[in-house]
Amino acid sequence: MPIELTASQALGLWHGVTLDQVRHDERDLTLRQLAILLHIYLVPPPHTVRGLAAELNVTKPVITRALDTMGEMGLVDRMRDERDRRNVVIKRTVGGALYLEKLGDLVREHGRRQSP
Amino acid sequence: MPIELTASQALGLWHGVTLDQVRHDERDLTLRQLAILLHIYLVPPPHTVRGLAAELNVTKPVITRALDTMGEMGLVDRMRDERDRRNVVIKRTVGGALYLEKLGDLVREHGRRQSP
DNA sequence: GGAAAATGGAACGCAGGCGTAACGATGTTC
DNA sequence: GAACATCGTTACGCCTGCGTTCCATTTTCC
Repeated sequence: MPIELTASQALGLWHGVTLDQVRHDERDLTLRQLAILLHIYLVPPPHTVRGLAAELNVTKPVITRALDTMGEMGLVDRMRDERDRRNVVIKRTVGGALYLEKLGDLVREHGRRQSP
Repeated sequence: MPIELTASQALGLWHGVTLDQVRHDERDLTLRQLAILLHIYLVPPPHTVRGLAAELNVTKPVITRALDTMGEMGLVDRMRDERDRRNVVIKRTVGGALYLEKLGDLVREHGRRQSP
């Protein structure tokens, strides 16, 4: 069932979540980094650097650097593909799942606060 | 009436909108810049640099620079407060309203695409 | 009127993301 | 097996946002 939002609800939702994110903001992900993270966790694997770059319409180094940064944060992991060793498969981590779980909760919480 | 979202819907919504934003990405606002913009347009005026800084839990120069950047983009305007000339009042613009209108549409569109 | 406080902005050096262009490693083709 | 293609990464110079600190202007308070 689709979610019907008024214009005011849509922006109010975005406002609330963004505000919370900025206020507490431990990790401070770029919009691109967040998009990559969400893509990795919500779209069925496998994910490769080239695939993500094409999917998000960005250059390859953008993906590499985002994986570097988020890898250090423990949000994501990388492994060489043993079947074609040119490829790198991007792996999910417990930390990443937790991060997105919190984000999801934040969205739901602010959704509940909206009035029509 | 509150909006009830499942965890999957919440993240799916965020994913879709973020992805669209990254893919087309004309202006490429920082998360902080977006939070400031939304705050200016959704919370009743007047807005001052100091007030916004306190509200978002960031330092003053962050607000000043964000207003510089978004001012050049035509999303926001600044005027000296004539009653207390130390203050600067932040003004909305047609460009900013249009930008947020599009963002709202994007959110609503992706909301409609979610399944429970 | 003069000291103190408040406001927004500028200056500084720093950190990190950006796109382009290369590179090494691996796989494919003939 | 030699040439070519593909993949992820690195190197480079650039740009922009960051926090701290300081400053000029304006207001408030005795």
